Amino acid sequence: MERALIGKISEYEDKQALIKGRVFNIRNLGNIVFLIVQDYTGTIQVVVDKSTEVKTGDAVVITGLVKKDARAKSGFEIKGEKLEVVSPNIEDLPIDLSKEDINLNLNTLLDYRPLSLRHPKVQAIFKLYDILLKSYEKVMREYDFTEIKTPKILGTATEGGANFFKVKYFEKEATLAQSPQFYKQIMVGVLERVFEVGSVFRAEPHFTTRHVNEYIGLDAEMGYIVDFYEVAKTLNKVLQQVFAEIEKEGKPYLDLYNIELSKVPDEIPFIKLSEIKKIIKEKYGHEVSEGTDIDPKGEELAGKYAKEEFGSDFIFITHYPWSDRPFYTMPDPTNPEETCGFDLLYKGLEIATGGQRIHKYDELLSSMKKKGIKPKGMEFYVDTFKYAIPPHGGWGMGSERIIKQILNLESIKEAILFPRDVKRLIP
RNA sequence: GGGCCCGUAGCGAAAUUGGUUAUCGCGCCUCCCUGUCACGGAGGAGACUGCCGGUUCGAGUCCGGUCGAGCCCGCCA
Repeated sequence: MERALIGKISEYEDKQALIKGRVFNIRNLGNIVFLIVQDYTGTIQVVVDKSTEVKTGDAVVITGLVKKDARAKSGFEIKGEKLEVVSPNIEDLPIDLSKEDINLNLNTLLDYRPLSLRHPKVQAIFKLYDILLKSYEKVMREYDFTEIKTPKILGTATEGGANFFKVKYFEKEATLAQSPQFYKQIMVGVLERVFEVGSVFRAEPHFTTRHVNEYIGLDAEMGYIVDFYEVAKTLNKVLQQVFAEIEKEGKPYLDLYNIELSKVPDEIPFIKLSEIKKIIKEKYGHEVSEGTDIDPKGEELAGKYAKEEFGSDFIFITHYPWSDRPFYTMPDPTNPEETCGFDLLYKGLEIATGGQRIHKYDELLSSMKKKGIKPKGMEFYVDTFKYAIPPHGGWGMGSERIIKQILNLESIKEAILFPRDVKRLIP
């Protein structure tokens, strides 16, 4: 008999079906025993004889008659006739997966990752993540971006600073990519519009609920732009469609978390950094020092302001100080202390950074000089600008941060299968 | 890198100002229960309270060290 998927069990009403899956829970009422069996499409209740030998966690193959039954939660149940344990659980599970909520400390959740991932609510995170990646790639192509994959083992750091990992590379020393920045800019000179979904490595020893040392960046870069607003507005449209796809396909997973998905407005509001700083000081009494980015508390308040003032979970903060941004950032021609760029906040957390880049060779060189960056080792990048790179810009977006914010997860690490942080290299 | 908290059965937690046999829930084992769905009921096993040292008649509780974990700041996506 062919395998019947639990998610499509209604198609087998009043017929024999063969299901394969894991025993999620057992409810033994004496003369009647209910098994909750889980496969990758869902769960189903199976009624079995009290003499059946089976334990929670066993991988089983069951055949039986599928009946419509209002007494079962999904409306269907299987009268189990034959049950084979194809792979038994040889040890009691160290964590309890049979309850609606998994309720573990983060440390336990991650230490037992191979098992905690089996819980439906944990799985839901990664089903949504799958939808996010799929729709991002789909929507970007609709906007004529070409998907590229750039190297992650690099000869030079892309973002400056000291926050890159060093690795041995034969006789040389290499660094792990902090971003695809150089390569996507180079590719603007080739394909005009490119995007990448790829690993980003950051060697910062951070201890927060929103940082990890390896994450998946959703990058994009586009040529012949008029200004950075064109980039931001493209990102706005992309997100709107991505969220529409998540709404459409992710309903069952969002429901597990009782989440009403945020609406991405047609026009996410823009506000200058200097302005939002004034507002959060006057409105919420939170002061941030001059000439720098707002702190996490300030971001939270900026998110609150966006919600109260514009009814939006999203807000673009623009014109960050040039001193805070990387050397390739385009300074504002009307005020070179500020930059032509933005951060995108979602529910008070930065999920993307973007803006216009410097595209003229000599401006790039002088910018590097001002930042004290030597072109040595990055000639392949710098020299490209001798050969007419069009005005361009793009963004980098944190995919896991989006999922964290959608589901209101406590930590970004919950949105990563096997997260890497300062202390965690295993599993 | 700076700061703040926390380590108690497999898991999640409790334990008055230091005081007798370390408590509860889940899970596990045994038994009862034909409609449960966080099933229910009865009973049981399971902890040298992270580790080392100190103070004290007495330490899960106080002190020092050590190992482990979490969070905040910085930095960023």
